[in-house]
Amino acid sequence: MIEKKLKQQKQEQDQTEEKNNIFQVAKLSGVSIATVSRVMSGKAYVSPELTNRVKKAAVTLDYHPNRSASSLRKRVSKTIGVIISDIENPFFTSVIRGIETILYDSGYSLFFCNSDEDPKREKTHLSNLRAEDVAGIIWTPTKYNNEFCKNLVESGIQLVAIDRSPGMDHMDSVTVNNRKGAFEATSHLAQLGYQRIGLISGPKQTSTSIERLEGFKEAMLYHNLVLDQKLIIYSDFRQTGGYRAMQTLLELELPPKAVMVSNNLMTLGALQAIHECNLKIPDQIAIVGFDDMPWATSLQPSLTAIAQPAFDIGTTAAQLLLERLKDPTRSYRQVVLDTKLMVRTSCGSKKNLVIKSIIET
Amino acid sequence: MIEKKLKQQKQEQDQTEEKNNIFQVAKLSGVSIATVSRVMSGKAYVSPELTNRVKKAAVTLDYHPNRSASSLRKRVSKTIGVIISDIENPFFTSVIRGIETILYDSGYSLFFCNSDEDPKREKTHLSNLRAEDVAGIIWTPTKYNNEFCKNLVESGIQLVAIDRSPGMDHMDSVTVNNRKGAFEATSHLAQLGYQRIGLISGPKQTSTSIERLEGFKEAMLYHNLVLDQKLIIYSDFRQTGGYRAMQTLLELELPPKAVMVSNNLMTLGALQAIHECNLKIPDQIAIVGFDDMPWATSLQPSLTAIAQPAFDIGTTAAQLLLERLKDPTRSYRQVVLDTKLMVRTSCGSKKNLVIKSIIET
DNA sequence: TACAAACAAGAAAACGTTTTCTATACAATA
DNA sequence: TATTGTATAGAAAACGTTTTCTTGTTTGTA
Repeated sequence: MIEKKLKQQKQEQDQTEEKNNIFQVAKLSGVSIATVSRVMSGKAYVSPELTNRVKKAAVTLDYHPNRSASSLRKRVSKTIGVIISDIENPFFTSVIRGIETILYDSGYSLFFCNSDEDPKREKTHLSNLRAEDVAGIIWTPTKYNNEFCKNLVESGIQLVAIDRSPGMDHMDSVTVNNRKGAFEATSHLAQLGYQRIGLISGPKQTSTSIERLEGFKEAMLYHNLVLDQKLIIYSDFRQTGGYRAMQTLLELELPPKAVMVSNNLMTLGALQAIHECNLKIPDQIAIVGFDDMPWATSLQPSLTAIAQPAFDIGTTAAQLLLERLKDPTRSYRQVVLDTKLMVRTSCGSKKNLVIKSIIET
Repeated sequence: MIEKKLKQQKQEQDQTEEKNNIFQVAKLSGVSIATVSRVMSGKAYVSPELTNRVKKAAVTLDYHPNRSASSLRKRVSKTIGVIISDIENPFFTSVIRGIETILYDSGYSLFFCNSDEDPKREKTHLSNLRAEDVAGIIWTPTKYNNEFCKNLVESGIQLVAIDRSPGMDHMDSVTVNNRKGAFEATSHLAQLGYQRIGLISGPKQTSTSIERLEGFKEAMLYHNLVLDQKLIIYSDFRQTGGYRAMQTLLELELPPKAVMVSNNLMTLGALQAIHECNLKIPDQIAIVGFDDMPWATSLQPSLTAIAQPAFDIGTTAAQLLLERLKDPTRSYRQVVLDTKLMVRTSCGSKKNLVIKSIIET
């Protein structure tokens, strides 16, 4: 008997402290849940009087519509997924900041994933995001993963590829003119009079890496310089990789007089190797990096580098995605942003070099 | 005619590629949806045979349970929110990586927000995350925001504060022993014989900044060094701030012989200012940074710095949160991690300094 | 042999929304 | 007056899960 009473009491308590859902609001304001929903979303005919009552009740109860239920019913959530291949790379960090800025303004939340350049991890993340019912995904493809992302596209999720070309036309993408950037960096060295120019390249499969390599080769050709395969080292876009690559270059019987490094982290490694050999920059070796970084100006000498519009890549990608969500039939766009050569002191000046070459010869 | 056929074909395709939900799997494997659910979650009696059939069907259809539906039914979402004050700071980047690593392993998704050190933005993010029904939140508090986060705690969301003390006991937190770190860094300089030691400090209100300042002062006292208020500059934890602060120090009639910089970005700025004045490190000025960074070893000379276990802060915070989600009644923990002095060459060696001081006097 | 305990699996309810369907009332038009 | 249209709002269905309830079927034990 007492037990029964207790149970009843408990139930009543549950009722009062029950999470404030749409029923509570409906009850308090004396309307149906449909009306509450209509008031909350604000896109249907509801009389001013009821609107008022509902709004008041919602405030009183501190009611916030459950997003899971909403997503489930609407079959789309106000969230977008972002898959970044290396969160510790400042380049991607700026990209994320760009994305976040735009999404924040338009009321979207951001699911963040780090793929660590691992296609398996990437796939898991993509699956999760799909299960999460995200409205769209912005990602850096680790590989030409055609079948899988074709699948995704067909499942109705909008994708925007950033930084790397996904290797398919029917997708929005935001990339950088890597070829042109690499061409400019290499030309800069050539114009300063350097002839034996080395390249620390990224992985052979990654599109950014390939394009930068092409730009390098084109520039060498354009300036009538010898393309010595020994001076091209393929590495992994990571600091230790750049370190080892530079060591390899410096151990050659005829090491390069200048070197272009294909991304920011490898540049750090390369610098480390140069310093360990006690070589003077730019007198003994000139260096130009791909991807400008906050620390570039803090180096001694400051680093000449190709600046990528990382923040803009992020904002552009986010905007592209939002546009597509508004109009899914829109034709696909491949946006290519320009790089900018930031000339500082790590390559020396022409005058410098002329003197140097006189001494050398 | 052909058009009609195409349309029909399309419809058929739609039918086949229809979102694979639990019913599809049930149908294909010839069991009830309950059984499918049981197999997927793996925590109920299902015969090996049916288990097999279901698993096979799930793989065939590439079935992934809908997270919204699951969250709705289970009344708990498998997501946690992360609010970072400055995504472009590599320190926080490592923290995020730590968090992501743990969450990935336990199947949680991560809502990412960037507060940009703006309390208003922070509040908006916190509200959004609550509306999003996240299971918990990991954040870097921008200010002692007591009333609001008290509110949040009461609404049942689990909070873990990182990097900075939130100024309240009833909350899990992961911070770093800033005082000890600053003490060690300063002591390092003192032990090398430096006497006029400057400090580029962070904002006066931030807890990390305050603690590092305290550590600095304690070390000065401990080593019987004069604490000259002119040598303490308060700045903003940003690169340009560090740059200006260092300029201010160098313009003094009696500039410091060594300086400790209270965070990584300001260190970059300080280095820039030093290079612009053509001062030799460490001969003319020694520098020790708070927060070790990838570029520290690439500098010439390499930077001596206090390393913070950024990655560990992330993993610890995530683990703390997961534990609390499992057992919400657990008592609150304040974890304080240790820093580590990474001695490189930017402060010189004792021998060096002795010689230098002989020459100077 | 009887009966409880454990195993197995389907039916159905529940989670909190959004939206379609339906039913009013009332004004405007023919 | 009859009819159409529109504003308003409730009832009910639907979204895709998880879990309780229910019903059998084995297995083990007294």
